[in-house]
Amino acid sequence: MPAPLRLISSSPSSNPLITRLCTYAALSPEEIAELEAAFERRLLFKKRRDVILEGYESHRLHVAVSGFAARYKLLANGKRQVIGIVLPGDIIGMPSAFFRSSLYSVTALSDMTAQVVRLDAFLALCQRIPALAIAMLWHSQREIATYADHIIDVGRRSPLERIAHFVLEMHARLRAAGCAADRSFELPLSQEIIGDVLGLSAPHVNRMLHQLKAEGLISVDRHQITIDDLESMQMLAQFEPPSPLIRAGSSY
Amino acid sequence: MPAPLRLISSSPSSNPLITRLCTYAALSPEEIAELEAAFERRLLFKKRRDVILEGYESHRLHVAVSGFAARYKLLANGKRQVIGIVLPGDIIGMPSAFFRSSLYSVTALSDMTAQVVRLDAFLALCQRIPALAIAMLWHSQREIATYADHIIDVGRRSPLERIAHFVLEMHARLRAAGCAADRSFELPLSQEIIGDVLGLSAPHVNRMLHQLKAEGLISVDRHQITIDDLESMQMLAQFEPPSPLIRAGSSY
DNA sequence: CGAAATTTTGATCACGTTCAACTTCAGTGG
DNA sequence: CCACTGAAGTTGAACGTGATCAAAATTTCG
Repeated sequence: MPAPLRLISSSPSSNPLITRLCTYAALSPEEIAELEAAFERRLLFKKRRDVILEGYESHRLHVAVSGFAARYKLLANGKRQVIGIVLPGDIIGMPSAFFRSSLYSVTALSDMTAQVVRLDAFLALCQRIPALAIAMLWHSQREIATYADHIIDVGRRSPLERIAHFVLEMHARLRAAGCAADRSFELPLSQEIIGDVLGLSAPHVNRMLHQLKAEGLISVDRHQITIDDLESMQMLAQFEPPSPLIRAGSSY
Repeated sequence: MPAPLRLISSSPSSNPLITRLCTYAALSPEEIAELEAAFERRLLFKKRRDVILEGYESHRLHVAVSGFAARYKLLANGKRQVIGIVLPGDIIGMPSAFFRSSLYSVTALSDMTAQVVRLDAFLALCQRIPALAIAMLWHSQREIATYADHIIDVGRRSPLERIAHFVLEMHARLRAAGCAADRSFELPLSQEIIGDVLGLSAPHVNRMLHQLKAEGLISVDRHQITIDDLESMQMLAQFEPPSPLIRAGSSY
């Protein structure tokens, strides 16, 4: 079992969501303290445990602190589509917690820890701290952009391009979360899960992964991925590193 | 050319976004007035005109008032993926306006009108009116759920299911915007565009559309679509009508 | 060490793309 | 008002891709 991911750099908070929100809007130390206090407890989810089940009510926000999870939906024909991979700093119950019943399920792909806050308590805080509400709005925009890229991936990229794009996206997001090195990172996902992310069959994921290796673009050892030829990968995947958000209050 | 869509029901505002935000959080008449005043002018975009171009800066929010648009991205291989269809009440520059440069392009699919507000002015309002910020947060969650459904569509549904799901989704959203009748609505999209939404080729969209007609599920006249067998359509598409959002302040 | 999950490999085949031609429709200018 | 032009819809044939299924090899974990 992989060692749990940890934040590397020093941060304004031990809660990776708070760290991230601070990059979106200016939060005072008191506001940060108040926000930290709102989180109730830290939970541990074992690998393969469901964190959220579609159809059930759960009006809590779980913030992933370490580990991986997948947000997914099961279809009647037995197929499964993964909506997205949840990484440290991501909000697990987004968007499900905002709806009467959960829209999608979330399952832990590795052991993972999460911090929890009730949605109503969190929204009350947003009400009192405008900067928090605005930071969350920004956070949502990032999320939307991630989803949009996923649509492009699945809709119009070739299987090889999809895999390349997925690897680069995971790397970029993990790096932003302080959980990846310059050109290598740990990705404990089965090929079956990757297939369900990208709308491919597991055997085909296997083949495409081998092709990327054969062409010298990446190498894989255990679940440690190294990007050997970043430029070719970006070219192949048409990958654009995430554009910076405008900063609230900056002049533009 | 189709008559422009108009809101049918009486609304708290002539701006369909404001109408929608009022369903997400309680806004006082004064706050609504203030919000309305923030919008600068009303623009007309002719069919086939680009509203936003990928890569360019545009830190304004355009709210669609009438007409249709498509948010899309062009890939190097010449393919195009439509991220989503913009309907009245939708925010055109979302998420692009929040980034340094636009992530995607938006083009008008019919003549359309839009109201404009500068992002900084809008965010300043969010700062002063917490309920507005929270309403926008809720709006974002809906958007995320829409994107998620799109991922499922393209990733794991058969072409026939995709089309059926798309038709039902357009109907539901148009209906929520007051732009559709009980079981019929106008959808002025070419089959090529629908293909680019769903990751299919235009000829195949044509075939699947014919199959839906042949099986008596829908009928099409001009660009007027009628859902003849709602139940079978929902069964086929695994369509779930949008779950209600929790109301801010409601007990749960 | 044994059981379960995952990766790998191969063969077959259906599905949906591609490309091209033709038809129909809509919008425009003469 | 009609003729013209470009856009959109329709059809068919051929091809290639990626799914499917199954089995074996390998790894992981209890």
